[in-house]
Amino acid sequence: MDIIPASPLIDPVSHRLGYLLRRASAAMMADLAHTLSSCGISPVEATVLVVIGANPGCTQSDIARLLGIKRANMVPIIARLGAEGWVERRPMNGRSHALHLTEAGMGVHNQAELRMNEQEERFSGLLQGQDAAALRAALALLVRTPEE
Amino acid sequence: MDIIPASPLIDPVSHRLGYLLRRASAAMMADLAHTLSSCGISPVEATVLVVIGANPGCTQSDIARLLGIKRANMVPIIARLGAEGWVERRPMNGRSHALHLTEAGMGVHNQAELRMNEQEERFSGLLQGQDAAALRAALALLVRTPEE
DNA sequence: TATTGTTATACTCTATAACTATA
DNA sequence: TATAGTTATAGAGTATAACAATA
Repeated sequence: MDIIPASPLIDPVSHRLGYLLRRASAAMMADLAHTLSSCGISPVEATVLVVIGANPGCTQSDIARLLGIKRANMVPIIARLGAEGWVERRPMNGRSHALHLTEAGMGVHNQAELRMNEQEERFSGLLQGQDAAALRAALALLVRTPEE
Repeated sequence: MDIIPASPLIDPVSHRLGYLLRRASAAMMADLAHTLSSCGISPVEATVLVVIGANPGCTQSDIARLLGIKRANMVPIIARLGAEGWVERRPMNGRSHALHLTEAGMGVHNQAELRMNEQEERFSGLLQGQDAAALRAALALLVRTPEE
């Protein structure tokens, strides 16, 4: 049950839900960053590409709300996706832009999605006897948090 | 299943394990930070207090290995716990120090542990019909990641 | 030689406040 | 008045490299 079995210390925290969530999330995010690095894209950028791919014409504020990212922090993300030629910004009504994937953007999108699927399967394979669907359902319940 | 039901967007990511882990971890950590703020302590500091409480005489390098924190990043954490008078550093062998909780440190430790237990129960209560023990077991499997 | 503790530093992520221009 | 996009900035958290003292 201890996360670091070789440690000479008693581990009084690895049974805690918050601690386990943090460590598991960090492990999977670090793995995903490495998995996606050959695509030249970060986990957040890949996620934004996937959202635009599923919602052609959405705005960056739409994406911010969906992903829980502050509006201000979307700016450098969209700027980079635009600079790479992966995302096109079409003026909508003067104050917002409709976002669309370019041809190159679709290519990166598809590559990134492939690797994300591969990673998902790899991590699901670690769940010896555990139900991956039940894990996802439980996590989704925790996201609806009494904060904000 | 969508995390933000009010969004006009199709949500193509909230079924992904990595995404759910990240959102759930962020939600619980933000809640914990708020829960512990009345103790004047951060989640990481509280975790370190708990580790020292369970392992009197351990070194900060021991704690770093257990919690997956870099040695260099332990310095300001231990410095703050020492400056508050919660942790005492007793010279061991010239290059390392044995860490112990002071009386005041035990008080903060107990308060923080109470609130962490309360938070744990509150979040476990969100798991409608889900098995909290199974969730923890599944998360622990994910922490052992093929990286590094 | 390897380890502990430390300094300095840099990079990412996140958060706020304020501004503009548009609706 | 509210929203979209932006700028600037500040604070965490995390990473590396290097060094001194010690084992």
